[in-house]
Amino acid sequence: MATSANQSRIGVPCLACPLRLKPAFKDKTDDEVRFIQAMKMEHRLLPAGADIIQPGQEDAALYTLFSGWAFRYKSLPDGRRQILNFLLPGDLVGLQASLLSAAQHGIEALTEVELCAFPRKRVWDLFVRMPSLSYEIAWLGSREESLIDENLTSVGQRNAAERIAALLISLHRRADALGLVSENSFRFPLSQQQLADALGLSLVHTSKTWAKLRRAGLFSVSGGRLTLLNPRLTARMVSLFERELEPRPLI
Amino acid sequence: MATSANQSRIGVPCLACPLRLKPAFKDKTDDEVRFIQAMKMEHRLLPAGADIIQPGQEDAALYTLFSGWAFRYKSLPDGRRQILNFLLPGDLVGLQASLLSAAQHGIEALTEVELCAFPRKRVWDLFVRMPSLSYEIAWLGSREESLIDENLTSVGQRNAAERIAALLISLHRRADALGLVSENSFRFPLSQQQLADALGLSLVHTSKTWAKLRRAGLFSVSGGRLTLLNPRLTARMVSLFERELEPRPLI
DNA sequence: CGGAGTGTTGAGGTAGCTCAATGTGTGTGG
DNA sequence: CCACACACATTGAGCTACCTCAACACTCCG
Repeated sequence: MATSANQSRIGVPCLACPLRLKPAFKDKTDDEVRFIQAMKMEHRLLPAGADIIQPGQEDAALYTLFSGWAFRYKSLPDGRRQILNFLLPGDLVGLQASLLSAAQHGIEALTEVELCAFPRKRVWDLFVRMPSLSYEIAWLGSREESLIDENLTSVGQRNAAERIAALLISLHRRADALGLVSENSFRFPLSQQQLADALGLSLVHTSKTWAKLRRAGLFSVSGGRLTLLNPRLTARMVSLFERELEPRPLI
Repeated sequence: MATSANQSRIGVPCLACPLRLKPAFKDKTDDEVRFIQAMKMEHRLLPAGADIIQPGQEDAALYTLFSGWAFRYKSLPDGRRQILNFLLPGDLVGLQASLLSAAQHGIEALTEVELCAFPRKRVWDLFVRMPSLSYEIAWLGSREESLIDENLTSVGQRNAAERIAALLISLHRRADALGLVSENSFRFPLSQQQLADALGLSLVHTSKTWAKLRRAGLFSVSGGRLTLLNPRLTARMVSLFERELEPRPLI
């Protein structure tokens, strides 16, 4: 769970970053990309379950998630844990931790992950020298907050089935924007316990509700992949107003 | 509820801003304050219940809350509503809304409020010309996210009594940092319905749990003010690890 | 083969829900 | 001055969504 098996290696140069080509991301000028590349400290590879940022850590770096999934969480002293949000490729990892003096949360790799690491100290530098990038960092921070707002609303107002549906829809749309969905099917690496911690439900009730929705034909799971059998219906369950997924910055 | 009774008037010049003198806020250079003052569009006075930002609004300005309380919320189509967080003097209002293309939430005045309004279009300007301020805006965004993380953890993991205690402690500490607390007593303008919407509980259960904690001697209410009778005990109920409240930027 | 991690299911308890009645303070119009 | 409406708080009664405890199955791995 806590092993920090960081295996440094040379990553792809940012100018040739395959992530950057996806339509989910806004274009950057060559200047901006060169700045990002110069700022990049290392390319880290971590196994599933590794701690990316520890709660209370004071020297956390800033990362961009290059591949894999991760999640932010907060624990109470008695062991209860809330998963705050999930991180998918292209998301900033540890912005809050790198701006505030100490991390108020933990971040853990959900699958094997690749991270582009930027030294904490150079974030200030970026704000001074690259206003366009600093604006986009603030934008990405606001976008993350917006996702957490959605989760809080789910946990505070929706029942178990609605919460599951809302989470699936949200993950489906985010994965889709990254081109990770084919025929409504995408990799789904969450354990039931992690699901429960994200939904604010007990493990048992999560499992039962999950099974019920599966039997009701909402989705199917096989080989670590999840298929939404009727995305429209699922979306209607949580009465989403469909928000545009506009291209976002990639730092 | 929705009347926009904005009565423009000359506010205090930012250089002489009384809020800025409080120890809760970091010092700024004269240059920075002058920039903020030049950017300030107007000083708005709104009555309790007024909409500051409407859900979906696309041209929301950025504000600093000068006096009074407000809250951010998100509504579901069937009327359920989640209060995401409360805003106290010195907090940025509408950062998310002014960065993203449309507000994903609403913001409502809880009491009469005074707002320092900054035009949305000049936020970009600020990032270009004032790196120190843009860094601090990002910092304040992260701080707000951290508060929402705490609320999400509360709603997802704590029972009704713990949620109330956590909310009271959090508000008490924030009000205290602003010098708004005397003898553990501070203004408390929330209705039970608003309390319920913030806690993710029904109105009835909120009222019953509230009464139980009051009878148990945790706090008392009179004249719109709330007194924490045993802050230590209350804090222990939610097992907070006491975080420093370091001075924060005031834009 | 044994143990650990994960998922499923049943049984029974309770925290929190809905419905409904009542009280209380405040503003408004006659 | 009273009558009335309205918003807000309180309390009781009964229901259920979700909880905990517990047993069992499956897979992976040493």
